[in-house]
Amino acid sequence: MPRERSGSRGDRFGGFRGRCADCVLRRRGLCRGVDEEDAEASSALEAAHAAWRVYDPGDVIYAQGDISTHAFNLISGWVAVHRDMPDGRRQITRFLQAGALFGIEPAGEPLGHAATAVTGAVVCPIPTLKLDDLRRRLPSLNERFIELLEQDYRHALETLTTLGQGTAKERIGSLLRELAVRAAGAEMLAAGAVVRVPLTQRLLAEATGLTAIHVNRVLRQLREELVVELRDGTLAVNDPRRLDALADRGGGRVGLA
Amino acid sequence: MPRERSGSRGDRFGGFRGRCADCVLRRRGLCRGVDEEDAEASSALEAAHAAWRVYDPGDVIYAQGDISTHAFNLISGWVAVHRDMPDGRRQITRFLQAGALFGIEPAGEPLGHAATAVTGAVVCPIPTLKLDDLRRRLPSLNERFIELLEQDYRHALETLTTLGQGTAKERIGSLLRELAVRAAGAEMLAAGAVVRVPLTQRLLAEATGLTAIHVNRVLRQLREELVVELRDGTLAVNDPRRLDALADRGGGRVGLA
DNA sequence: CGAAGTCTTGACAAGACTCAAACTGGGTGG
DNA sequence: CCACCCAGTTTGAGTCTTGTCAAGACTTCG
Repeated sequence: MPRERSGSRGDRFGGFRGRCADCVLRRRGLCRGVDEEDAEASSALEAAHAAWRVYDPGDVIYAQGDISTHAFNLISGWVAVHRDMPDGRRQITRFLQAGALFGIEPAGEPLGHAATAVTGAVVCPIPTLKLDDLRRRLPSLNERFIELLEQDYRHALETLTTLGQGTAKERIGSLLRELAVRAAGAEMLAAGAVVRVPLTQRLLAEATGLTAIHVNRVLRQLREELVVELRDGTLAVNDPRRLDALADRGGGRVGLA
Repeated sequence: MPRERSGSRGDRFGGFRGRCADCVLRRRGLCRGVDEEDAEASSALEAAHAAWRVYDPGDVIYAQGDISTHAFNLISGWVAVHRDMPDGRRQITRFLQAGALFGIEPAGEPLGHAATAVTGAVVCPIPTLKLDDLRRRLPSLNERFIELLEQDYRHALETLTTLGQGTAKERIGSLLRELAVRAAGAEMLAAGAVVRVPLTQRLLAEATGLTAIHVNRVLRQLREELVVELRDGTLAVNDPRRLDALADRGGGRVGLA
């Protein structure tokens, strides 16, 4: 169950109460890059942000089939986006971290996916209808919105390719590399890095389309080969080069070499 | 190699030359639902459509890593959207048919995917920069653009789930059902249908993440079980119910039964 | 006619899943 | 303090799905 906290921790952000000042003032998530060409609309954007919602690990933020009423900026914590099948199988399509915008689908439609808090998480909801209205009045917000959609789409195609073509080792390698890059940056990673990855092997399995048992075996193999080591929610990248090789999905031009 | 045909078949559409009148006048693809609240912008939309390009089977429409310069409305024929890996593996993410808009990524960025004609195909290119400009001037075009992006994203998540969680039979069943529904409509399909599916087993394999040999085995099984029969580019759906069961990915609410 | 691509089948190998069991660490209640 | 339970992790043995290799039939096209 989410708890609303209009400003219970809001003091950190200057004492705004009843609004999520964080993603607006600091231009996080959806609001990043949104300029102020229209002061009236811009303050309407700020006003559209509703009170925070705080979730515990395992809490459902929205379920598949719910009618879309809000989009969400993720303020802190990890969230899993997933699709559930009638027989209980589940595919996690992405792990989100602070700054992500999620829950975007046409207003009034039943959602084709769900979102669940993996760790404790704080999100800032924005009513879909207000968001659509603001997009039409704030061109820079509209562009930012489209940019995020395009990024989501591209990420989905990359993940899809890894699931379709990759071996178990490649799937896990790709996922771990993505998480490490997001946490440490590509440059830091190249020198090796230790990052926090608060995911159980079960979650890794649901994200890679494998069983938790097989994930365990592959992780052991990667550990024995001194590529990466995942223990107690901490990922240590011992051999970035070989991790890159595992995760190589051919981002750029390919096949003409 | 594409051949430009400004109007070589254009007579069918009233003799417009040098422009793709079809998707504009008939409101196909991107242009569907775009109203005429702004006559000047609307005619600019029409003018932005460039000459058709005509492709033969196997022609590359754009390659992975190309810089995005155009988006495309698909006028006729089948097109495969795919991602290529450095070692030659390839994942087809979607088969497109008439009315699809494709090639959408941020202008000036290297594309993260490729598009190849599966059959002979006719496409109508729209320069990305003009499209972006028009989006800002034609609100209804902007909404249509976002709607198409959201549909693409949702489709990618569904495919991703099928690849991650489905057995070989379910993957192939899902794909064939999707193609049958698109060609015949869900109602027609419920009564059984025979539709054109001009795909080789190799292409089905690249779309489902299986080998062509295994696709062959599964198709034989589906034929022997009288579910579907695929021969000579024609798909006959003998048992729509069982095909539905194979393809059930749980679009709506799930898990609370 | 030969060449190339597709479809089909069989035999075998490898990868991934299932089942079963033991081990770990952290909580909970007696 | 200890016994117990729980979720997560680890390992082994066996099975099933899928991939690999090899070969033949068929069609199309030059």
